[in-house]
Amino acid sequence: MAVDLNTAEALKLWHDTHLELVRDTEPDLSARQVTILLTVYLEPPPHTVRGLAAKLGVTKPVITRALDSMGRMDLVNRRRDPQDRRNVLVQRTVKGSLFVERLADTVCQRAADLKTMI
Amino acid sequence: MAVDLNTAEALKLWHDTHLELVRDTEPDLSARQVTILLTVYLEPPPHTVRGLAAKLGVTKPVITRALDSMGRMDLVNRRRDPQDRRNVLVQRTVKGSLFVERLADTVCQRAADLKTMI
DNA sequence: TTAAAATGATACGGCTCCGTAACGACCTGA
DNA sequence: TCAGGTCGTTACGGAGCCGTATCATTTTAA
Repeated sequence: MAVDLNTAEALKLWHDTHLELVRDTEPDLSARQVTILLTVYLEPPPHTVRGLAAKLGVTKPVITRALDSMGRMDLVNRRRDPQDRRNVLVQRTVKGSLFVERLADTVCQRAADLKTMI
Repeated sequence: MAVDLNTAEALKLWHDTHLELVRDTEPDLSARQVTILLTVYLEPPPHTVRGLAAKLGVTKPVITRALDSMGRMDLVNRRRDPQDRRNVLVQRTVKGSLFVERLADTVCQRAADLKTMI
């Protein structure tokens, strides 16, 4: 487990992974959507609209709309917080887990391919 | 120079870098725009609209529009091919080089930070 | 010379997202 | 109880991108 990217490798990894995502995924998520999705799947709950907005440095409607669209894709779920019904808790889904898993595979594979660079 | 990402590291790198891009860049580029930009800056010229469209698996208007918007940001330039005036050659710019350099720094830094994961 | 092919740009209607401002629902504390 | 604060959502006009179809320009080949 070693991570030591030089400039050329970092750019090639970024390029190659993006290329594969553009070619394969339908449709591609925006940078904001990716950030929200991975935050929900990587960091411990609870995840609220307000918390995500603060973390990303964007306004609340941005989060609401991103959750709308990713909810339509079944990548995340929303649920009222029973403790404080003002809050909305963002939850993971099976489809979202698979999507994140596939993304990880793509990044890992492209990183591994860097080894074969001449 | 070693690249060996496991699943958790790959996702954290993808998340952390996207988070920094979302917070810092104004505005963020789409996945297609990133792919086009890095293709132009990483692979040897010439770069044509048709060639980029084929590489990304998208239609030509997608490339034209992406070059329009990135041209407005001074990240790339367009120039007619004097050899075959049907072609348009996509060229690099100073501002684009700086942008790509900064992106590489971000990815490298986030990758280096993975080492400090517990 | 001229018909056909190739290239990139444009037109069009539709969809998504943007930021600001307002809104309803809910909670808290005096 | 109820005024004020906190939540997330919605409304609005504007901007950008989408895919398909078409266009003008240029090259190629018969």
